[in-house]
Amino acid sequence: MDRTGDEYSVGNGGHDMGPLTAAAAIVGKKWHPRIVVELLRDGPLGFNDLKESVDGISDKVLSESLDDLQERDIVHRTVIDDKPVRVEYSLTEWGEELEQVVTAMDEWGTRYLDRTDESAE
Amino acid sequence: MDRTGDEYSVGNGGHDMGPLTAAAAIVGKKWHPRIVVELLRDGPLGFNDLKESVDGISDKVLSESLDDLQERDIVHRTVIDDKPVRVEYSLTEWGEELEQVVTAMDEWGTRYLDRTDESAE
DNA sequence: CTGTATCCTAAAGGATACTG
DNA sequence: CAGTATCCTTTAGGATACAG
Repeated sequence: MDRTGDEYSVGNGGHDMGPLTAAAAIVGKKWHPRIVVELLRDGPLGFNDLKESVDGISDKVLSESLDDLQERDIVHRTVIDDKPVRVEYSLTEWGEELEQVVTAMDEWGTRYLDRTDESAE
Repeated sequence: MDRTGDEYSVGNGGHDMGPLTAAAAIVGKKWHPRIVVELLRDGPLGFNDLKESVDGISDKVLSESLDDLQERDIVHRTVIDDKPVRVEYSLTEWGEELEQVVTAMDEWGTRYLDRTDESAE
């Protein structure tokens, strides 16, 4: 099937689960892109290190976010059996490939926030 | 304090409104990327044409989405004073520049949904 | 044709306390 | 160190009806 002109593959006819929606479900959560970015930058991180890096997220929300990201095959969880137990979170291949998306978002966001700088309000 | 690897400008210290969050606030809404994509593809569109294109969205949600996108300077609304009144929605420059983001999202999403292909349908 | 007005449900996120 | 358990508030989104 040729997709001429359907570059975005959203011309679906009846259901609403296209690529864009799939990506939005991940990258649109408030903390998800932040988590992905930190894992891209600082490699595997433990729970608390990640929490420090993300800065502002609560235990509960980080925990839930990580669960969600694991279910979606974005993040991998490795238990390292020391005493006390350590855990390492890292990106799966799909997580790694999100770099292009979060980079595009970050670049756009930087320009956008800068546009006349209303932050001075 | 060295910020090695602060490429993503998210190492903020206290508030949580970085570029990523700004982008996520737009592109993470269920219908926003869809709307942007349709406007990128089919140029200015009227309310009902847009509704047809997006396919599945309700009046209320489309209306609210467009309000939000206008406030965020992504979409421009032009009233064309015919009888009956027509309205054209188009992208602002910031809306246009979102193309890189939605394209990255769509490409990633396509690969992702394809990874074992659960949507053979 | 271009929306508003209600009403309702589900999901996201935050605060705080507690546990293996 | 790595989470759970509650409880609560806000927001997104859907259904349906009505209006300029």
